[in-house]
Amino acid sequence: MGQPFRRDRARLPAAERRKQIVEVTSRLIAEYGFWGLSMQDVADGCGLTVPGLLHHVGSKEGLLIAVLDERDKSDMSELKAEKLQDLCAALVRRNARQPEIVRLFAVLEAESLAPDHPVHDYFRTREKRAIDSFTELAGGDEALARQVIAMMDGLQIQWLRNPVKVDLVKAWDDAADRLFSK
Amino acid sequence: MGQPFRRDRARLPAAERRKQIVEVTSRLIAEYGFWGLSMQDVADGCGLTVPGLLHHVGSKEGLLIAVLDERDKSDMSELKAEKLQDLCAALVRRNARQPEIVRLFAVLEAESLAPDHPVHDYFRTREKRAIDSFTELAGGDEALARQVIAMMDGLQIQWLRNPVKVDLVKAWDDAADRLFSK
DNA sequence: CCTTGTACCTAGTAGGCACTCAGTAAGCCG
DNA sequence: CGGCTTACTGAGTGCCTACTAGGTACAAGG
Repeated sequence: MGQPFRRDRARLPAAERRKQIVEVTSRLIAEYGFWGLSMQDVADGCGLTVPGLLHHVGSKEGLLIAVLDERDKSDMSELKAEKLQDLCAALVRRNARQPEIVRLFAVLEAESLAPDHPVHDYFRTREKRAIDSFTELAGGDEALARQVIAMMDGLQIQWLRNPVKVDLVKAWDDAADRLFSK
Repeated sequence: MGQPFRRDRARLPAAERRKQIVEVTSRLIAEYGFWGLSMQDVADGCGLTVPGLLHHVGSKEGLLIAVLDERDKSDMSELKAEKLQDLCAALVRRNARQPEIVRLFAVLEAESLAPDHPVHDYFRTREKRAIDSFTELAGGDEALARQVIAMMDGLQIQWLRNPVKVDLVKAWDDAADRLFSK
């Protein structure tokens, strides 16, 4: 009984499928936020049915966590520097090449300000980690660390809204001149 | 036929009801974003049915526009200053007293980065207006204007995420010292 | 060849979504 | 009192939501 089972879809190994799912989801969250994200759209984007998608991530929240985990993993080992100024310069230059991911984080960062958003805590600890390491590189000046992060976040938003007019790297280098001039 | 018509709800004049709707909607958008906002929740928050709500705003998008219009109106005439530094100080001090509204704009600003978000254009022109007037006050230094706005936006996010630890006014005054030191 | 694991399916559930229609009653003007 | 406007209602439409139950077919290992 029931319709014949469809066999025209690709059957991928779990790791590969997961990677695809993360990629598609990132794009959609950047577009609609987590509350506006629909499992159906993610499934469609992967050429799957919704239950097929749920087989991999378990639930909508599991999907979100998969995305952030993946991102953190690839992030961790990529950036190292000894001077705060150099770290920022590298960070900004990398981000300038990945507008989609920057937008994903910008949207999620704002949305998750609400205390009961599923990744509210994730973003709090993420910020704390960033502040701590920046403060250390700034010789203990936490105020400067916070200003640097605020400036990067703010310029990124302006860049995302107007990529033609705003050159992220140049805008940051200008800002860094002022911030680090002393 | 049908249930007896309920007469236990307040019947408000349109202007008053509209004001209430805007207030409730602002709070909910700050919490869930526009894509996560539901007409049902807004109606509940006002003690109305959904069609009752639609009678006033027409559609979900009309609701959003009502919110932004209202805000702009009350904003326009409130702030005037001759030096950029003074304007920022006043702005930050007022915002520090309205975390809900600041969060509404933070969420909407990020969400509306997507080009087909219903208020994408609104936020682009809003930013342009801000940049232009800040640039003028900065003696034509647009880079500085952008940095000032970026810093304010960024610090506001940190403050909203951690209102206990971050004192917005103090954080801004520190930042202003550095930005305007020259 | 046969078994086991697993990637993915169809079908269905219970509820939520924005929005429409047609009607009702409250408030104001004469 | 009568008539008009309008704030608001209940009922309903068609579609979308996340998620579940149970089954199917492919692939690898014994």
